[in-house]
Amino acid sequence: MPQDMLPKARLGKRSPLGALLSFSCPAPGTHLDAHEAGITMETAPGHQTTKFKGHPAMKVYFEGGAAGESSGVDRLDSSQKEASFLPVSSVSPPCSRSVSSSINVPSSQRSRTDVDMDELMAAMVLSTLSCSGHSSAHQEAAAPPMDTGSSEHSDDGSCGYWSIGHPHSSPGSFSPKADSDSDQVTPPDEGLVMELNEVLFDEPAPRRRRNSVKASYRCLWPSCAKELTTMVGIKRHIRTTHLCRGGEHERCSPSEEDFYYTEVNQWEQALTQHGRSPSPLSPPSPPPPSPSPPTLSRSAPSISSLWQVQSEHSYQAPPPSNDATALTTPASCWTPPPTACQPQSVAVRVRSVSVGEHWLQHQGSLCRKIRSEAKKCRKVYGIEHREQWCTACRWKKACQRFLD
DNA sequence: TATGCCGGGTG
DNA sequence: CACCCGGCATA
Ligand SMILES: [Zn+2]
Repeated sequence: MPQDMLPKARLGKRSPLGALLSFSCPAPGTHLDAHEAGITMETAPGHQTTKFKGHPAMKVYFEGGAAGESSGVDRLDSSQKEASFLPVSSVSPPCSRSVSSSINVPSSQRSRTDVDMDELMAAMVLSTLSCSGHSSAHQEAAAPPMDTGSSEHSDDGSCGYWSIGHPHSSPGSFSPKADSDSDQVTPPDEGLVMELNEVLFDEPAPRRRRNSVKASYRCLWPSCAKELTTMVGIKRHIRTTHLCRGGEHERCSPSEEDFYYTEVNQWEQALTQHGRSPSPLSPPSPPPPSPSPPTLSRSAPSISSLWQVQSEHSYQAPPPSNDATALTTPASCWTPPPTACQPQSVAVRVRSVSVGEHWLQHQGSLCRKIRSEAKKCRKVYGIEHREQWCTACRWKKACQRFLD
C-alpha cells in the first residue's frame, strides 16, 4: 500500500468524526453502548469515574489546588486490584490515571511530609502515565469547562457520542494531525481516552467488567518472587526490602518501586455480561440470491432480477422478511467490525499514554469504517449495466443488495 | 485510480 | 418521496 499516506492528509468536510457519529446510532430505539458510554461520561463530569470505566485500584490525583493544597486521592474501588486500563485523563480532575507496572516519571517532588502510602501512590499514579507530557499543573477548577461541554451535547442528533472534539474548539483544533495538540489540554484528552477505551476493548465500553479481574502484583526483584495482592503491598515490599530498606522515606528513589513489580491478573470472564458483543455475529443469511458464484460473471442478474424486483423499492429497507433483525442487521449501527478493531482482547493493557495518541489514531482509522471488500452492485454488474444495480447503488447510497 | 456511499440537491 | 450527483474516504 504505497499511497496509503495520502488520504490521511486531507480530511474533508466529512471528518472521520462526523462519519463515526453518523453511523453509530441511526435508530432511536437502538441503545448503543457508545451511547450509554457517552452519556455517562458526560453526566458525570464531576467524577472521572464512570461505572464502566472503573479501573479498580485506580486512583485519581487531584491537582491544581490553588491553596497549596494539592492532592486528594480518590480511589475508585477499594477492594479490587486491576489497574491499568487506560489513563482516564482529565475528565474533570486534571489527571487521573491507572496504575500498573509501568514506567513512572518521578514527580513526587512535591514532597509531602507524611508520606502515606496511599498518597504517595497517588502521586506516582499521576506521574506514571503522564498524559501527553504536559504537567497539567495549570487548570484550576477544571470543573466549569467540563460542565458546559457536557450539557451542550448531551443529546442532540449526534447521539451524544461523547463529543470528541470538545464542543467549543473549532473542529480544526482537534484534527488528528499528530502535532496538533500543541497546547491543548483536557478536551482532546478526554476524547482520546474515550476512544481509546472503545477501541481497546471493542465496542464502546458499555460497562467494563469491573471486578472480573483478579490481580496480584509480583515483585520482580532478581531473586524475589514475592507476590502480593495489593499494589500498595507490593510497593511497600519493594521499597522496604529491596530499595532503600529500612528508610521509609521516598527519599531514596521516589517511586522506583514501579519498576520492580508487575501486575499479574487473570481475567475470569464477564467481559461484557451485556451479551451484545458483536463478535461472532454471523450474517443472517444475506438476501443476495447469488452473489456467491465465484467469478460472478455479469450473467448473475438473471437470477437476481427477481429478488431485485421486490427489494428494489425499499431502498434502505431490505426485503428480507425478518424484521427483527435489529441485532443482526449490520446496517443498524456498528457494522460488526469484520476485520480490525476487535481487540476483544482482555489481556491487553495500555501502558504508555504518550503513545496512546498516535496509537489511537491508527486504531481509530481502523475502526472507523472498514469498507467491506464485498462486491457491490457496481462492481458486480459493472457500470455499463447500471440498470441492474440495486436502487441504492444507483442512487449512490449504501448498497442494499449486497449488504455486508 | 476505482469503488462505496454520505450529504445534499432537484422535481 | 424518487432520483440524481458532488465529493469524500478508502482500497
Ligand atoms: Zn447494490
